[in-house]
Amino acid sequence: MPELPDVEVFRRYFEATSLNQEVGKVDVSDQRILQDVTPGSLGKALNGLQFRSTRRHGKFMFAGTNGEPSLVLHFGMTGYLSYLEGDDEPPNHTRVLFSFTGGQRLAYVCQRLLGLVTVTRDEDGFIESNELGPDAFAVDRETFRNTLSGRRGTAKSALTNQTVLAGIGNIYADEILFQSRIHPKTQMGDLPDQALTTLHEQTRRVLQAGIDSDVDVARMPDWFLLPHRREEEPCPRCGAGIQSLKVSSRTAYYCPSCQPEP
DNA sequence: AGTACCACCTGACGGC
DNA sequence: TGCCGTCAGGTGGTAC
Repeated sequence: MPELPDVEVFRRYFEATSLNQEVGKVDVSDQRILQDVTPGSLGKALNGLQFRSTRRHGKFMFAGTNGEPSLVLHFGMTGYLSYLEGDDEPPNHTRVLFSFTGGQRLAYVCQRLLGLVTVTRDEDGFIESNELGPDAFAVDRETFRNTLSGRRGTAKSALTNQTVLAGIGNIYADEILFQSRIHPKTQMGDLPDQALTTLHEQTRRVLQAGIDSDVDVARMPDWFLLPHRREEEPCPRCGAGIQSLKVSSRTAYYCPSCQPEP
């Protein structure tokens, strides 16, 4: 379930493994993962180049090169990266394999094919044309308040809407609402002004904690709801039974005691 | 503008 | 054992 913290961890992984090596070959084993490129044009665009920098916006990752195009990665629900050395076998469901001339390889793996791989010559333009809102982790308090205030739907649907804020998915939206003590069905417009500040603070705190734990459930802080996303599991704050309900046709987990109905 | 629902996609799981 | 429906959830399209 790659959301912002997951993608940030992938970005750091890419940064730590795959910069400054010449791309020698790009193998696409399932072209349904490609968007607006063919296996041939992807290879042609990247061949002979080196990745030089990385950037994340919401759930998208960019890898800039020493040439014109940047690689664009989205991980859907099941995507991840795996850097291979020596005889390492690419994992199952490797969809794109970048081979560097030194022999190392980077596998883009995506079991359910809900992610995408492409290239762009204009990262900002790519973000704009995908109508992504400000990055949920980088956004400052004023911008956060301005983009969320005056919205009409539920708090949860606002948080998960990528055109409002980029990066928050189903699971982290639940976490942020839990930490903010806001019921997922609360109408955005019913929130007092102070609650937007709280939401911003908790968004930063939760995303930071997710990144710091390396998105490893076992390493998440004990105040996190995320490891307890199950009906009747005790709330980490008050011990009450966690409940679930459908909000905009997604399952929302929440604590009925900490997050009272609006 | 917001919501509801479907489709994409694969694999795990429970029921029979 | 195996078949089937359901669910997981990010995104995009469409209808309301």
